[in-house]
Amino acid sequence: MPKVTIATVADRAGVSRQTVSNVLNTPEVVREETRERVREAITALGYRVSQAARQMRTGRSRLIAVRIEPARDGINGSVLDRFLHGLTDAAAPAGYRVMLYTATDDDGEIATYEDLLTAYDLDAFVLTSTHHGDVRTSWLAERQVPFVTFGRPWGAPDTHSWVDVDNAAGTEAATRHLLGSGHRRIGFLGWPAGSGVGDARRDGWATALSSAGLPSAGLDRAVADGIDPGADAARDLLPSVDALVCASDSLALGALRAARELDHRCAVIGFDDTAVAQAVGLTSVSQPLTEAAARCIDLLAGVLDRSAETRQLLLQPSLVLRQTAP
Amino acid sequence: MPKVTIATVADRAGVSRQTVSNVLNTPEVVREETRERVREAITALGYRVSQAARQMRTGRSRLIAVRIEPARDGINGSVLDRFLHGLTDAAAPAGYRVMLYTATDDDGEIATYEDLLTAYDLDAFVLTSTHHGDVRTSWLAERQVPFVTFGRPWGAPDTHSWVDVDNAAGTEAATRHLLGSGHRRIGFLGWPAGSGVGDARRDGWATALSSAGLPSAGLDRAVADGIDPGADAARDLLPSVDALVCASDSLALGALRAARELDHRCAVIGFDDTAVAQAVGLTSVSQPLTEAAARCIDLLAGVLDRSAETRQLLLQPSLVLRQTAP
DNA sequence: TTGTAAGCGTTATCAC
DNA sequence: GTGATAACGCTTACAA
Repeated sequence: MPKVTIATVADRAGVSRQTVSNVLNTPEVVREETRERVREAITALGYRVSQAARQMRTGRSRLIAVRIEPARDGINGSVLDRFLHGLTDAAAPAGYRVMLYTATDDDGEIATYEDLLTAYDLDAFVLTSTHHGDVRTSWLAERQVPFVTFGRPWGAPDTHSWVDVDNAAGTEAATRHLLGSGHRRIGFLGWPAGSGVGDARRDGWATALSSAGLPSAGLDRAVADGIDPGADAARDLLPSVDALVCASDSLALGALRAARELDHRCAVIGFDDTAVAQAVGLTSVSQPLTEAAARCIDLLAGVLDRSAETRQLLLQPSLVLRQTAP
Repeated sequence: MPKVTIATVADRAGVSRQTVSNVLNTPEVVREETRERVREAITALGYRVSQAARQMRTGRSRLIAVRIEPARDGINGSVLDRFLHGLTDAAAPAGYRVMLYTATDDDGEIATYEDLLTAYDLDAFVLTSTHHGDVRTSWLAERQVPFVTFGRPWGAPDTHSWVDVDNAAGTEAATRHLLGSGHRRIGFLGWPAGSGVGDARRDGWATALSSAGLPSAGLDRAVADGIDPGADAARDLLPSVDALVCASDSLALGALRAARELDHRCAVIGFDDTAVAQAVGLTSVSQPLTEAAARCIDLLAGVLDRSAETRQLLLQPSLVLRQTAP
């Protein structure tokens, strides 16, 4: 079949090419009757605008880029997967498509920005895994490239739009749940201080304990993420606790293993509600990833229109109850 | 900074725009000395071709589309994630970028093809989750849209390029491993007949048994994928077996649970080497996903150049040994 | 309200 | 081997 362009549509509707373009971009400027005629021609011919041609004129590609990370320890990798799906889903109705890229570190990622921006005219970026001293955000901000982050700007000023999950609220809810079940000696397994996410998760636990009038001192351990480190730390902690809140499902899994080995009854709650949690019946804090992705697109739309100012959104996680802490 | 186009480069190198274009696209036609001069100008100015402009002329976007599926039961979802990462990684050096889309069924996916093809001029598609009576491949083939599938064309003729993992070889290796460990009553937990992948996995198990002179009749069960169905089927099968090969990690997980409940010692091997397998120490058959992704890009490059004919690649999975079948 | 004309950056064709 | 010219499909002044 021959290519359908704006000219084909114009012919069929008996108007000029310009009028068709107006119907597409500024419909309010075209008389209703003409507009309808053009719209009919568009659907009848199955016309679709050529992004390339439009992009040449406008400099906008209607493309959003996201980095796809390697499935790290494998357990938490699925978090990004769900986020990506949500992002792609939410972007489509807004007229945007999602493009992937990979990078091994922040500098490599910035090099990719340059290519993506100059060669493909990317409209915006969605950054994940924000961290302290993140050079990516400042690079993008300096060049006035639109972006939002999933994860707040740890330590840096709130000058851009971001969406994040209230990590502290998640562990706080988990701890309260354990308190409600009668547990009084509740420990925490987390990561070394310094990672914003990890610190927030620890804070939530400490807050819940202190508002229940219970001490938290000495009841937490900081280790690298992973099942084995989790098991080691749990073994150390188990004699003094009867419940554990963990900063990740990996750590929680380690805790479960240690508890089984020591034959010590201990409630355990993980974080991220990954497939593993579902598989082994681990109670876990679940992040609203689809919602987060949709909000990222919302904020991005605001940034791209320059209509809205920068905004920050903190979403609430929920507790998914399973056997390890029913 | 002002926009750098081939005109800027041409000025700087003291040649015409066309010569710059020649250096980019058909370097062998340009005299070495001129070529070098142009190349220097390109790097000095940090010039990059505008994909949009190139695309307008050539009709090719250097974009490849892949569908991102929702994390189904959550356990096997990470398979696609790893594949996607590999695909993005392999596409970049070949000069291609990966675009995502979602779809709820085959028809919806075809509607998306239309949009992606006409609006974005997509160069090719990578299809995953091929199945019997797949309408997507015929739709694309009819319109001569380049594509490769990760998964062979079940039931359909081999008219396009595809990459697949030898599922039968995976379960056969798993079964042989169990035979080598002295097991003689080896059962199989799989899906109802009809899914190509599922049937192949069952075949591998049956083949290994029969070539060891052992009967397989009555030692398999077909259920829906999932932990609970797996546990139910395993409970039924356990009295007659001391080892189980499973079509998925989910089923294997169910089998493990059933074995524990019945306090029946039973070796278990899963399929896909998902995060869960790693977490619970489940021996599992691992698909070479990164390799598969890279081969998909290779084949696609051939299809896009029209240089190579269609080819089919069957990759070998490997067995990852863990506690459940050491 | 509608039409005309120019130009976005590239590559293909064809002279030189 | 190199350079001029046209064309890809669209949008944005500006003119009618």
